[in-house]
Amino acid sequence: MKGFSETPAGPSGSAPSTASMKSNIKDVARRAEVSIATVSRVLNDTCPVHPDKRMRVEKAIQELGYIPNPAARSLLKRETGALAILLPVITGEFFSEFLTGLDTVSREEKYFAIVSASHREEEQLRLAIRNVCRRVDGMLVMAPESSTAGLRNVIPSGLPVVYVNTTADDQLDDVISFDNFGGARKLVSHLLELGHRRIAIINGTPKASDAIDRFRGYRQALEGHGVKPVESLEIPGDFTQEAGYEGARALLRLSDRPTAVFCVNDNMAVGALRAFQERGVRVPEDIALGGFDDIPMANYLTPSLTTVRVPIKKIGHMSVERLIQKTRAKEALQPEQQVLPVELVIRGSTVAGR
Amino acid sequence: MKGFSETPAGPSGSAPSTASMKSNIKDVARRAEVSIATVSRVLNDTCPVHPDKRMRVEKAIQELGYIPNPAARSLLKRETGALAILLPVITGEFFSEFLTGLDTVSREEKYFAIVSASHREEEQLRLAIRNVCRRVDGMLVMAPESSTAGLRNVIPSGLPVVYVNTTADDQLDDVISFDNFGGARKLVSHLLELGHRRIAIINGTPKASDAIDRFRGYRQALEGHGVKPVESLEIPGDFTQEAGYEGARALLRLSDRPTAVFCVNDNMAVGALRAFQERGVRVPEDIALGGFDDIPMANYLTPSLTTVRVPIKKIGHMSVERLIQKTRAKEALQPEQQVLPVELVIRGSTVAGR
DNA sequence: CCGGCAATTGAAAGCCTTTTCAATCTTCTT
DNA sequence: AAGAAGATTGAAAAGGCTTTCAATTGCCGG
Repeated sequence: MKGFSETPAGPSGSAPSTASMKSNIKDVARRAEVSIATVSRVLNDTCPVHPDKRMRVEKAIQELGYIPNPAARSLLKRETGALAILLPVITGEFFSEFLTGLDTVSREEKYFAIVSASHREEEQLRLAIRNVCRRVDGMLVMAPESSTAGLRNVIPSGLPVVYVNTTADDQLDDVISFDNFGGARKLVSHLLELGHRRIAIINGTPKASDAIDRFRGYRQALEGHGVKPVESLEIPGDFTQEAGYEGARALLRLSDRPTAVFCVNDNMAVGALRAFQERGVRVPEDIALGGFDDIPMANYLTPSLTTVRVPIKKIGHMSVERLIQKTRAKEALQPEQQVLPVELVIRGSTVAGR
Repeated sequence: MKGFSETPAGPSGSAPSTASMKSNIKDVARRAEVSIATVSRVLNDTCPVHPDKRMRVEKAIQELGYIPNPAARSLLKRETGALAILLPVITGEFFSEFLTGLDTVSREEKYFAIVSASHREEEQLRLAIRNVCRRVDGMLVMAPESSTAGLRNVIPSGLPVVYVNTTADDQLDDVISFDNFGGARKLVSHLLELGHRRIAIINGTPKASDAIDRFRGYRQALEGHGVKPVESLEIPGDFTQEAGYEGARALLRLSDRPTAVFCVNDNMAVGALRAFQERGVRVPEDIALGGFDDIPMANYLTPSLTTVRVPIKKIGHMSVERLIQKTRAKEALQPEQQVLPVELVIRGSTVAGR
């Protein structure tokens, strides 16, 4: 009825066949025959607007396919509606689960997530922070190889940050992590209680605090049972399946093989398991195997993997939630440090028949 | 020399102990005793600037911890430096690998990635597009349940888009996908060649084009070997492990069990495998099992999973690369549709001892 | 010693919104 | 019926940056 012709011209046209991207608030105002202020008011529902004009404005918006320019809006309001998610790595189920937890919440709360990974090196992370900090209202930083105090001077003052799995030197930041030390101790104690005495460890990257804490847990469990640590059983690694594979092969070459191996994360345990299976080493009969994280795959391996369950999806969830809370708060919140408990999950890789 | 009063205090300052976030180009100009235009020129290296002034400006930037406001910049330049990545789901290794491929490239090319998932429903996707389109210079859309033409009216004209795994009704868009039909046909043919005749399928969500194509491939393979499809062997699913698990259990309840099952993705095969193992059904002796995607886990299952390898990381890689190319191009590029080949990977879940 | 060119520079005009601020129009009170 | 409170409205400033545009400076050949 209204008329036939396209978006731009034509008597008061219908909905645009293609969103036009080009129209701005002025175009809308002109078309609705009101001032831009009124359009803005309709858009943001800030003041009462005469129903008549409101309708005209809404119609014009519709017809032009107008979408406000977020850049202009942020410039004025000093907020971007986005959050940065800075991760050391993005590959693998651990991070996938973490992101899953994140995404749900941020979507619900109407924030966009700028996700960026490959920040293992602190220098890279600093760069990423610099590059992204002005684009977001808050940052979620997972930096197991850095410390909160060390990063402090790159964080613009006043920008809300929540750290995940990052070393906290003091009480000045929000940090959410989980009990790496205790989890490792539990797992290694479990191995010890099964009678294992030669227990190897395949470690994470040297500077990663989670790896360090898990290593400490390993050492302490040994000590607690009066077992001397043996350096040749402490294999370096880097959290990847390949490292687990290589580490396991190195262990198999030892004249005096371990009877159990603790991989500092599940990913490496997967690699180790493959190495064992390739060599015909039975798990758990010949060598028991433990991991850390309880990624979904752990339960599907054969044998299924004894590991330490980390509520990683929940951590993703909690950390954005906290971040958004900080972001929306009028004034700075008291920082909180949380260490979530972890749970030993005993499966077939340490106890046959589970 | 200059004076004392500035932001962080302290005699003409060293690097700020904390980035200040507040300073703008005017502050820098004032401190360097030049005009803001000059500061801008130093920042962007657009015109020659006297070395003296350049140094003063750099010093001021340093001292103030100044970082340009991207909102102001985008407002003017009409570009945001960000790309949107819209996915149906973010959970699982398939997407994790895809994102891994993405992330590397976008980082290298200095683009930020706004990642958003949970857009299975087309309505949700449309909303997401509307919300994000003005914030980015291009969009990567993976929408197996939508078609490019159907989405066209939400995409602002001129905004570069690359679709992944999305139905292309015509040749007007850039679409990258892979050979779902052929892959499924190959896999099912493989089963047929092994002598299987009762081959079940656990399907994906009904509207998902990838699931539909794989189903077609399944049907055609059967036909090609003169096998009549049996409806009771066609189980609905939704790509999740749970669906695979339930689907497999349903199949086991059948009086006339299939001798092989094709799960439309690996994730469901993982669930199916668990169901089989719980029931003491041997794979592949009692039932052979095939998947699709070749997620990393597939190779670690026991038995390892026969599946169709999709170069998903590479697709992530390629698709952003193409997107960035489109984004940087002065004028619209000729749209390209690519269908990448897939590869049958035969493992132990169909052939014992592999 | 002068016109002219190149190198530098700053003022000012936008980019697109939101948000005072003040003005206009209604409606209600007394 | 007059004054006041309240509802609507538009003009204009502001937000931080890039980019003309024109002006200034320093230098050349002549």
